[in-house]
Amino acid sequence: MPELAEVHYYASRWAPAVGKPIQLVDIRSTSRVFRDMDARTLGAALTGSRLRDWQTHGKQMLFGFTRGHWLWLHLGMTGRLFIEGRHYIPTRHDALVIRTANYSLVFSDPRMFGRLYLEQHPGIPESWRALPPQILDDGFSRDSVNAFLERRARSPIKAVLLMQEQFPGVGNWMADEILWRAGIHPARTPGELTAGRRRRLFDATIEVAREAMEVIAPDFADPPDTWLFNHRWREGGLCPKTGKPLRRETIGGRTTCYSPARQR
DNA sequence: CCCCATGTTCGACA
DNA sequence: GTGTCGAACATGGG
Repeated sequence: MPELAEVHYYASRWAPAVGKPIQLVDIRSTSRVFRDMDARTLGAALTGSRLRDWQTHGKQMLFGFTRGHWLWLHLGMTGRLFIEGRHYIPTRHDALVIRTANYSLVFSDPRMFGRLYLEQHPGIPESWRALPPQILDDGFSRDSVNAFLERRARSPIKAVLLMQEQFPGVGNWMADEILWRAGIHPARTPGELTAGRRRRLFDATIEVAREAMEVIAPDFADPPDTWLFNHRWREGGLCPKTGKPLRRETIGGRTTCYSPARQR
């Protein structure tokens, strides 16, 4: 489910508990989301400490706690975070519930493709600092994108946009939205793109990321019908720009929706 | 019953 | 070594 803006939305669900002492941690240790860690360490690490701050990087989330603990979380395909009252009773797919006096912070993930782990480090973990520049940061430059496109010159551009090491936070719907706005057919390869088209791709990437953050991140609002987003899954969907039929096919291993009339 | 799913990783293969 | 592709992970929804 979650891409850049949705991830930010979910991370922000826990924000009301910042500064509140953690009283109890409930863990469903059989959940596969704990495959990278020993789930039993969570309770001892977090009980008695407080959530200090949180941030996201693409699809990754980092929650900082007092006493130097960092909870690193990835939502996978179906993970989500939400907040409930103190008496919330966990349901089947809730892997983790962190309790404060007034809140229950929940990480739930039915398909269990998500993952989390705990780090102890005085400052932000090195591996977090080593993540590539985010799309909306200054470090995300035309030069870095062009260099990456050069290296991936023969892969379908759809697959290239999904590569997190260069486009952190871009997922299936964002990649389709970017290519649709840039007028580029998803099966084209970077090697085929002129400098002008690569520039349009770069601009569309930043534009989609910025608008997604503005529209979706604050309260999970639906994007307007002028985006491809609301038309992409409907059978017989029409391109909001041309009014012509959209097409769906598997490109780069993923179901891809595009407008043949305007994407070449 | 069948097929599909907003993600990532791993192994096979060129 | 490099790069690409499909399967696998586990569950639910249409």
